[in-house]
Amino acid sequence: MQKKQHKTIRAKSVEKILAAAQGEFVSQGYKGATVQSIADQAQLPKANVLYYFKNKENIYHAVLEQTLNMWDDGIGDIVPEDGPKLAIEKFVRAKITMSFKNPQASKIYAMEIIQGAQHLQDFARTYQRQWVTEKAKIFQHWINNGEMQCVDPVNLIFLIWSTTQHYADFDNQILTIMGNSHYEQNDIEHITAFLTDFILRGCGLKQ
Amino acid sequence: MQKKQHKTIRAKSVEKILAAAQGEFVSQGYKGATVQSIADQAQLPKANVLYYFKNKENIYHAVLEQTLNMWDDGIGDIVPEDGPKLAIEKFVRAKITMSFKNPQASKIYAMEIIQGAQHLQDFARTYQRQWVTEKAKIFQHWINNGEMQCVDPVNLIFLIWSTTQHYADFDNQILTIMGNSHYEQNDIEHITAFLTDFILRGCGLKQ
DNA sequence: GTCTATATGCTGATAGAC
DNA sequence: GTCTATCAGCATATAGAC
Repeated sequence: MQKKQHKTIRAKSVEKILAAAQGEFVSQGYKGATVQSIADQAQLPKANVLYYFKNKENIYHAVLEQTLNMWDDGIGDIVPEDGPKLAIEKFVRAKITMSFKNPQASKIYAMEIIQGAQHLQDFARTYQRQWVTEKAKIFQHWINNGEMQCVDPVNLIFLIWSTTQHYADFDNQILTIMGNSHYEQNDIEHITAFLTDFILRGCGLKQ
Repeated sequence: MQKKQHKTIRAKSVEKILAAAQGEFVSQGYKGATVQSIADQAQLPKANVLYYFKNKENIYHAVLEQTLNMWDDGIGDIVPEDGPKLAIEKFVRAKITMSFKNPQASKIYAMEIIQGAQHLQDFARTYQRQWVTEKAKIFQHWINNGEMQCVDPVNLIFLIWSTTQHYADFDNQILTIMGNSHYEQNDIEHITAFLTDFILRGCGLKQ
């Protein structure tokens, strides 16, 4: 009974800390982020934060792990049975949804890669490499069958990643240019339609 | 005579410091970068670095300014006379060239935007907004004339930015997936061909 | 212009009372 | 589990000799 209550306190605190840490690491960078600031935003004493995570690096690792899990869950799947058109539509939509749902996670991941993936485990890289290889094979199969235009599958995957993530990672720039303070549901649908349309046409799957 | 020599010493030192600082700010972030490390990489005593720039923030501002100037020079131009096909080809090629020539600059800029453009002056944002508005008008004109597919011009510009910069900013990820340690001339040409091809087809300007 | 030595302030982390 | 007080280390920046 008592043990269970302690667990929920812990779970709640951990959740608050991770949410605060995500924002802090994005805006200040790893070194610039302070435990004090994370604690303030989580509305907990600094000592409690260090009680739960022991040190700053552990907090960052937890944030990163959370981000990778989200990437994994939200990535959508590309399966041969769908055929190229449906598969690409699903994939683009899944990536966009993920980007707009949690732009912070996308940013954390982007900064980690840009800075040289110093905190990323080898298995994360290996996993991604295998994922791309596997999905590229499916695209190649569709190309060989004449179901879609002959475009390099690996670069196609990169193009979908870059275009969809861009709206999360560079939201500041994009919103400034669009003259808005935040994305409306309207914007999201318009962007989804634009990207789906453009990419399908690029793959020779439309008009 | 003496004054001129002092100038060249200064110019050389400043150049070395900025080159070193660019790498340091990318890999360590603004806060994580240390003046000592910048000095070491520039092969100058720390005190000299602070003699030339007074403080760390000034170094960062100089790096940022250098980056913005490069962006401005290398951005290529989109002019009505070229017509959509040539204009897009030129623009994509210019952006890719810039990305592969100085990926560090692209990364610095990307991190600055991702983190909320805290160090960026207002004029930089205004300038970009005007640039996009102006170029979007040219695209719109071509669309109205039936010279290209009806695609949203602003999002088209975002798509070209994101896809071309991606190879510089995420080079770590991409090279890991491709199984290389660095880009070969071959890779660059292949990527250029892929992107030009795909984007032209997306705009209804090919096949 | 160059370089050494140092002051100052901040941050991560811990000790220990409650 | 919670929280206060504090230590140790590091980085910026400056002072001042050469």
